Amino acid sequence: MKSTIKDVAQEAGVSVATVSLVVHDNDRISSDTKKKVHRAIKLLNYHPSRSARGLVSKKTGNIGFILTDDHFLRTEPFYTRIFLGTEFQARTNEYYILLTTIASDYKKEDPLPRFILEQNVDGIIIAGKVPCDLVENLKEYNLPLVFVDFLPFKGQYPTIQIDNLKGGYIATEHLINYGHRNIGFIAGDIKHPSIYERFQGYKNALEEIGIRTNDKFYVIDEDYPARANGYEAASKLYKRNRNITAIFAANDALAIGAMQFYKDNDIKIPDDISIIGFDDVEVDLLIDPSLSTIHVPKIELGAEAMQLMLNILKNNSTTAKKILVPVELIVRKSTKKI
Amino acid sequence: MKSTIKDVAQEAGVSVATVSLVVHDNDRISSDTKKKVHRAIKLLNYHPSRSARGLVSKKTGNIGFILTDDHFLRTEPFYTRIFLGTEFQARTNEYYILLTTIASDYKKEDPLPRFILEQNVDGIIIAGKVPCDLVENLKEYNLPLVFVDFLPFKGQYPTIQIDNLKGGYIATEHLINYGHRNIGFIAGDIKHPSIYERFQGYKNALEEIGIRTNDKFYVIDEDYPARANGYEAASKLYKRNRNITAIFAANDALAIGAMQFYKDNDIKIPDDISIIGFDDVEVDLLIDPSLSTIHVPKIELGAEAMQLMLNILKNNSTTAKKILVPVELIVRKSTKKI
DNA sequence: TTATTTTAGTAAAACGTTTAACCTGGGGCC
DNA sequence: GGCCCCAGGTTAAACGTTTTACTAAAATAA
Repeated sequence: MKSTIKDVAQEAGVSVATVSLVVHDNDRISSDTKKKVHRAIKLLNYHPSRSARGLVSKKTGNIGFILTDDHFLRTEPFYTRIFLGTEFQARTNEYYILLTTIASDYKKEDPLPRFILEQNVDGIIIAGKVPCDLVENLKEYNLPLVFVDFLPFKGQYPTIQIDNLKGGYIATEHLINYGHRNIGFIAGDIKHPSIYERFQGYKNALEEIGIRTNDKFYVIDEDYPARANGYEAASKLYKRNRNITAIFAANDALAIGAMQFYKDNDIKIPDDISIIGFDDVEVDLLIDPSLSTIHVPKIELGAEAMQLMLNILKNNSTTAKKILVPVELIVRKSTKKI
Repeated sequence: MKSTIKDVAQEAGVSVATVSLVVHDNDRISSDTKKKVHRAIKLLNYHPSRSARGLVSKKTGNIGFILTDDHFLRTEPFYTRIFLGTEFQARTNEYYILLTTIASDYKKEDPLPRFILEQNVDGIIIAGKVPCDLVENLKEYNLPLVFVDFLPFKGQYPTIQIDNLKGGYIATEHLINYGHRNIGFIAGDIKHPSIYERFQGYKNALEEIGIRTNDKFYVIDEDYPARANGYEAASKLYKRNRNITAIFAANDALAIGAMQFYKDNDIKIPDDISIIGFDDVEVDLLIDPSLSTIHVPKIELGAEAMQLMLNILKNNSTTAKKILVPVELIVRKSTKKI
């Protein structure tokens, strides 16, 4: 059944060392011998044992994937799709992904994920915002780290990020092009770097045409970027400012919540108010009217992260590369010219 | 940094064998010695190496999770949620999940997932319908298998399943209770066992009140359970039969597609036609009107599967247990009394 | 007291690889 | 012919555990 390197060696009439060298395509072995060995490998359906390999080479062939539990449980498949991309890219490169979550209030004294303690990963991909303490604790294991959709404030790390600034800009620009001038902005945690960048993009676009905004135009103190908060934010904004004709929501969930508020208050979308989101999660097409948004290529984001990890692993380089993946304006039915 | 069993042995002044026995809480070791060793373990932050362990014990601490690639890429987070449940349950029991997909047209001669060939898993959880050939090929590795939301036609296997029959029944019953008598049914692949059971539940409920259905009442030859097919199915059904006042769709995606068809043809939901889905995927609340459906506890489904796997692994039992998880009627706005 | 059993622990082999160091038998060069 | 080199391997140690068989000391029985 399960054949070992010894069986192969015997079958091919060579030493186990030779088999190992053949498996790693070492050029010290003649092509004749290689052929012989390969035949034996095929015949016996030999596959090297991960454990044995890992034990001696210190390489596990696993990559850890960490995100906080609230990101993990989010109903919109955002980080899940990133994970999918990572997993796919890993698989085609003969790696496995070990996924785990950590508490979103992870503290210095909390234990690290088990796969780190057990030396069971060759590198770690971190998706979304995670507590600094985690990154701190990770340091002493000096495993290669790659961040996706987040970059810790201190320290230099390779990262794959959404072009949030551009996204915020083109979302706002789209509204401007549609004739809107009183454009509101709603967000959850503005301290989240990605969200802050989207906000900057929004401000940049407006300033470019000479509009200065103030807090009558935005609600950025919602504590969570979910639908209920979008509803609440829209409500607050409505009380503060009745002149707004368009809303840029920092993500789709907020946008959808806001839409619900307008529906409940008989404000027509997009006739009375235009609304644009950010992320392009799977559901945007389903809601009525369908939501204009900024498309984020989530699977690619994950795949890129894994690719970056592979490069680091291969070259042993630790360049703190920052890769920005482009976003795209998707115009649907929730925005309208005035 | 990374301390080994030797370091611990030295620190505690015992042999490595003793440390190993302490780690496994063997009662041949006195509690005094255990204390000493535990102190050393804490002090050195010792965690046994997975690889070394796996090499000798033949246990990897990994569980494989297999699904077909089209299930994996489905936009509704159905199997993803099942995976989440599995992963969570695995983690709290010190296991890792290795996820992989296979082609939905997997053939006998195709290679098995790498983690099987490399002996890198202790058991396998299979989610959703997979080709028989895969199951056949898996046999010779005789790893424990657990199926979720599917059971191969031949062979006896432990499985966690949705109570589809009951679900189909209560969905239909709900429509009957609302006064409907001409109730349609639409489905994708009726050969999928789960779908077939839902269909049976539908028929049972109707027969119980003396209604015999015929193919003027259902479209069950759509090849895929996606929204576009729901649209198409509703269209076909509309052409065949104008008396229908309610539809039971075999899953939510089909239901949503059907709703789109009715909207496009100015048929009001739920005034002109009631519609109920199955699965309760995350988006059901967002669509307008919100979709009545049968709730399937997806995370629990995955967690149960892992739990079953853990029991099998612990007891070395291979009882082909079948666990049915209950479903629940969720009444929202898409169904109405007539 | 001596023989036997029990307790508490240890020594060492084994698991399946990788890899550094070591061989060996020609061929080329002077 | 003697020497060195090189191509093409092989030997054996090492990786960090688990586990079987063994042992020394203590407890018990005769």
